[in-house]
Amino acid sequence: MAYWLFKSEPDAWSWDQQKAKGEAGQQWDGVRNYQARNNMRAMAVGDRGFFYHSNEGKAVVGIVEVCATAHRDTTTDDERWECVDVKAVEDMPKPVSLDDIKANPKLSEMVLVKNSRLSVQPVGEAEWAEVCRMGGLR
DNA sequence: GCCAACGTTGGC
DNA sequence: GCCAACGTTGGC
Repeated sequence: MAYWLFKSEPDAWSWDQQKAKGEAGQQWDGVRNYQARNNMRAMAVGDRGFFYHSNEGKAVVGIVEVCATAHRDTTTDDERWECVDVKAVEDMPKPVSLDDIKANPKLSEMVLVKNSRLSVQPVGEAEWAEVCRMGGLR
C-alpha cells in the first residue's frame, strides 16, 4: 500500500465536509496539475492519505482512504483531468502543523517541505509513520 | 495582502 | 523547441 497527502483549502473543501460524506466518500476534483493528476492515477483502492489544510490551519488534520481509482473529473469537460475518490478514516488526535513538520529533521525530505505547491503528493512510509506518531496515532 | 516560486501558455 | 509573459498557489 502506498501513502499520499491531499491538500485542500478549508474554505473550498474542509475536513469536516469530508467527514460528513462518510463511507460514500467524495471525488477529489478540481486538480488541474499534471503531477498531481499523475499521482492520483498511481493510486490503488485502500491506499491511505493525509488530509492537509493549506493556507488556514496549515496542518495535517486527518486520514483518508482511496475508495475509487482515477476516473474523469466531472467538474470539467476537459478529458485530461482525472481524480480519485477518498473517504475519511479518522481524525488526527493532535493535528500536525507545517511548523512541526519543518522542525522535524526526519521529515526534511517531505514533498510538503520541498515543493509546497503540489496539491497531491506521495508520502514515504517512514514519513507516514513519523507524522502519525506526532499526531498521536499509535 | 504581499510576493516568491512554480506551472502553463503562446508567440516566434 | 525556447522562453517571456502571465496566472495561481500558498506561506508569511
